Amino acid sequence: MDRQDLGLYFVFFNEIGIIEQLIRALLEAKLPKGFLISHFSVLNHLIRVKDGQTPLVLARAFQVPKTTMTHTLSVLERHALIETRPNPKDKRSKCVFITAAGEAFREQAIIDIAPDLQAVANRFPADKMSKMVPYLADIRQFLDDYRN
Amino acid sequence: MDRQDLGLYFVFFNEIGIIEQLIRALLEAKLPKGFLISHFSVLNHLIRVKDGQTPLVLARAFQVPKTTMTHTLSVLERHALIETRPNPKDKRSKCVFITAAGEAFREQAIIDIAPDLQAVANRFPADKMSKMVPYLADIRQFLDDYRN
DNA sequence: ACAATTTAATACGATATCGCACTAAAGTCA
DNA sequence: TGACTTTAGTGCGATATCGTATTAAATTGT
Repeated sequence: MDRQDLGLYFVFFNEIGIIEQLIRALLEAKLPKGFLISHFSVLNHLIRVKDGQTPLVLARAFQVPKTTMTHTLSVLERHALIETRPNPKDKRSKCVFITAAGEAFREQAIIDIAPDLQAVANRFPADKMSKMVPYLADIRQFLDDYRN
Repeated sequence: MDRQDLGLYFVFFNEIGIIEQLIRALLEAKLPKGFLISHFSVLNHLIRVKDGQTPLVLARAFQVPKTTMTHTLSVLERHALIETRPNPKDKRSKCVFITAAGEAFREQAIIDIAPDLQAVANRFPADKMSKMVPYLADIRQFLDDYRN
């Protein structure tokens, strides 16, 4: 396969990267000062998926190094948006739970972010988006497997 | 539009974010130690698009704050991969040029990165990718306009 | 059972990113 | 032309991200 073909993949990932930067800047502007998407994402995950998971499980879910997750969780805990309890199954580990304040933070963030997502929704119909999502998920899954 | 519909857009941007993290980690592992995709991207832009552009133009092209671009360029200049000259049209400004060493760096990086992109290409045919790219570019363009 | 290996979390250091504020130059407009 | 506003770049400080190394607990293999 020649360079021109690979160029397509380069362009693809370049678009992905720029969209990520733009959406992150857009959404972070709507969060309370000092909070980033990484913080919101963890709170959202604790609600949408399940809380009580360990930091390592969370790190893998978000595909970040575990040191990064340690840091992100420390910020959330400092603001009492999460709390941790010992892991009854592993004394090295601990379990992460969202607090009532954390739930309230997430609810408000969703309210504050909604208008921007709505603007995207108005411009890009759900049916086309819903066709892309599974394909993106495939690529994400492939990359996740590929690195292991 | 209710929350379930916006949920689709949330999932979409979540997939985008994770793919970005994965591909970045993958490609940065192939760059010389201490270099990041942001460095490579600038060098690539100087070749693919044009060099002689100002830092501000580059910052806008990559959708990063100008302070971030200042820092990225300082790293490249410290390694003599780029050089800057005064902007003849604006004494506040300067123009960024890639050096021979910068070109060589980019060439080698492309060679080192190719196998990973090739692996993606083997799994995901070019025709499906080429259908997605224009749509992603539309979304990128919309987000870019939207923030202004 | 116990030595060797693996794993969970974190401390630490290096660098990246970004917002704010500042300086100098350019542009505006009366 | 001179005052005001805008713009280009950077210094600085705060925080995020991530790699390496460390500690303690769990697991493995014999």
